[in-house]
Amino acid sequence: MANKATKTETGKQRKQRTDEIVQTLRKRIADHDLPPGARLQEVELAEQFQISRSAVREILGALEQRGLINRFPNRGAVVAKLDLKEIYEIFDIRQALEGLCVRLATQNAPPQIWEAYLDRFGPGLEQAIDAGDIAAYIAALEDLRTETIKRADNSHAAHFLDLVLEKTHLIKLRVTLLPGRAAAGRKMHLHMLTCMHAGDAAGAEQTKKEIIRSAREWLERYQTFIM
Amino acid sequence: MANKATKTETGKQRKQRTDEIVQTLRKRIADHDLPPGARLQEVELAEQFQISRSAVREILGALEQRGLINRFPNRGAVVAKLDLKEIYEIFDIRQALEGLCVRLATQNAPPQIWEAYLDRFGPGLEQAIDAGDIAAYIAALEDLRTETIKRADNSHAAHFLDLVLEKTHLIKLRVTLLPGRAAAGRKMHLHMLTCMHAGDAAGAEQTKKEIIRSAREWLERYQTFIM
DNA sequence: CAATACAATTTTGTCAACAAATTTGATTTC
DNA sequence: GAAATCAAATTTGTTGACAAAATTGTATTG
Repeated sequence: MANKATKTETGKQRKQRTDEIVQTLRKRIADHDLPPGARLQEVELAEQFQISRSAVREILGALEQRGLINRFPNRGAVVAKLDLKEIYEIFDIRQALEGLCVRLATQNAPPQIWEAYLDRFGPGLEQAIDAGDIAAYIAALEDLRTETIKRADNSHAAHFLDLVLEKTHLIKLRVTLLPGRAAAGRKMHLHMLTCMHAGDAAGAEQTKKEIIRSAREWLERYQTFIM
Repeated sequence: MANKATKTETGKQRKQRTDEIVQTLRKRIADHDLPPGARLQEVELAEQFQISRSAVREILGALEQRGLINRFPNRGAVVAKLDLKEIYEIFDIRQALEGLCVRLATQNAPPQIWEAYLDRFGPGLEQAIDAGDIAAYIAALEDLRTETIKRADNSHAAHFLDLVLEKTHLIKLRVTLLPGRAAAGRKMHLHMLTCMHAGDAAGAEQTKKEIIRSAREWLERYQTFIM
């Protein structure tokens, strides 16, 4: 039945709501709260979010386009699995696109922007990591990445990175949690920030690529443990 | 298990049909057969393709996700406009991703693969271009790009390149048609192919990036004429 | 005549019923 | 008891009617 108790929603409000639900599901899939292979049933989602089935189908279409779910005719939708080949593909994409963003950000932004991050990735973080506070490192990484992508000012790069990063979110966390990885990553990022602060765009890009190549090597080494 | 040879195709056929229509519209938009700003009305498309309105809405959703159209609540869909900033963004993306694909293809494919292309980009093509047969150059370019992307064997890169290349399809053609551009492009591609044939992945990648940077410079120079 | 208000038309958004396909479970047969 | 068969249930796909919003056209008023 139609929800007469609530006020009639305007079109924009409705679109906002579906976008909100798409984001919710994206997060659940990224966190493996909805693990790979999990079924997404239309009526179930409709009841869960109190929306109509057509709205659910629209949402499923968006998730499919993002590559987060697979839909089979007359058989429904399941959360997409990420095989090893795809993961390594994404590492290459990240090397290319995050490298690009680091270079563009270095070229575009005023150098003093990076001073806050030079500080944040300094000795304080080193001690935190040594004390086992990996969360502090992850938060710093996230913030730096967000700032970099913003400063790169390339909407397509931002969008594509969004697509691939959400797919490998858990993998990235697990790699970061590997013994010694955070310490090594912090050091490399500090070097990258030094380049950025000095306006050395090429050096910063190169360093970023090496960081990602390094992360890839850690994954290769601990593959069986992580997957 | 009984219906193995029977028609599971009915559902799939339907999906195939909508995918087919999506591709048709993609091509029309890329060719500016549907120019930027053109309205896409649901009933009109439904009648044109003999499908239901819900199928049309699904298709519009796919085109929206691809960034080819913009949808406004209660106001319909229009073909997205491509402003100059976005075009230059895409040049940067192409540099990163096509460069990546050239490197991966060089690493993956057996070198003799490229001999056919070394031949195709040789003196024969040079004379054709001098004689004004730009179409021959464009066809050779397309084939080489397709082969490269296939050999790179990175589905995400292929997908993202697909997204950006279809957006700038016309622009690319117009740049290629500029006086002298095809001749310069052929020469650079020949050099790139030499690197690829020699297994010099880094050199090939670098050359590809320079090719795209060069194309960008031609666009900058003739901007007012092209746009 | 311009500006506004208002009605008519067009277009998009939503919903529920119906159709088609798949999965599940029980029954039969050898 | 295992395999095949068929019916019931569940689930997705489609349709058409209706609601809501925006656009267009018309008339009214100062």
